[in-house]
Amino acid sequence: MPAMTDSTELNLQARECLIKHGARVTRARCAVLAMLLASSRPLSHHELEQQLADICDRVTLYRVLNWLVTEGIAHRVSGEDRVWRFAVESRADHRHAHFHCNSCGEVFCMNSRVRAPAVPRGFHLEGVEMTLRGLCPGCVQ
Amino acid sequence: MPAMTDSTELNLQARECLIKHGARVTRARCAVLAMLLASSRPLSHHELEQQLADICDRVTLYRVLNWLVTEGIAHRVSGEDRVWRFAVESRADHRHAHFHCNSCGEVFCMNSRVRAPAVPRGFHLEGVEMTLRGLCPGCVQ
DNA sequence: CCATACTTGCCACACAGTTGCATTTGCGGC
DNA sequence: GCCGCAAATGCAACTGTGTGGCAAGTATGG
Repeated sequence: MPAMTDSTELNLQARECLIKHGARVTRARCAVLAMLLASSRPLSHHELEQQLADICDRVTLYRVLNWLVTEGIAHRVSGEDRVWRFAVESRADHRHAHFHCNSCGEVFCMNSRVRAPAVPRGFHLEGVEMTLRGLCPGCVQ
Repeated sequence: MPAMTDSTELNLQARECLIKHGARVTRARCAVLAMLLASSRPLSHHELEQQLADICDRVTLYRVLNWLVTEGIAHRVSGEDRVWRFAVESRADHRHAHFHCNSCGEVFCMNSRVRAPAVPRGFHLEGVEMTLRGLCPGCVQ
């Protein structure tokens, strides 16, 4: 049995997801979605661009990513470094914390659910986002 | 008795703070620090620039702000809009949540303390940041 | 296979923040 | 009060991240 991370397998999964959303199946969308599905952590535009340089150009990548977010297929994490990172939505509950490594700069999804605190009178709370900072396993050594 | 927010009062407070840190007292630093002291919420570079246009230029403002952060006088909040906002450190415990208004885009400091959740084995946690999103009192109407 | 509407590629642009370097200025010592 | 020097500033040009316009290409229903 082939590994779950087999690229053909992921491409099929990506195609299926696109069709389910009634969207056109294009090379760029398949490649981006497959790459997100293959990753265990949110990927930055830059990381995706490196890998997909010969599949599509910079601007298309931005458009595909924004499209995935508006369709609810992926979600966006805004890091301290003013860079957006993207991860597939289904992987976990949207309301989870993100861990930002102070050394390598990477971002990881945490499993722990984030509970919203009380807000002062007058504020209308709609969502919560929690960012943890420190060192990732790779940088702790 | 004059109001606490009197600009001369704040300028003196700013000067005192700078001297305490063994730093040179310059027009730019006084003005920036006084403006941060006068504000109840974190201010963006843009907001500061508008007010201080005739005091110092854009680049100096960036340098002063970064200096305030490295000296531990101010701290930096990175919003969803990829803009850094600055607030004086002493105003509250560093570990508090920030409220980001989805309508006007402003950021407010919350009083509630943020408690760090458990992290998976291998991760070394150093800090926590929590961003709440929704509507601020002014935008709720 | 065709028509058409959706995608893509390329260009230039907008915005946030940084770097290099010459000029100015705060501050300690006289 | 004046001097000298290191620190701070102003200006111009640059980097990095993301967007908008428009013509060319392509996935999909018929």
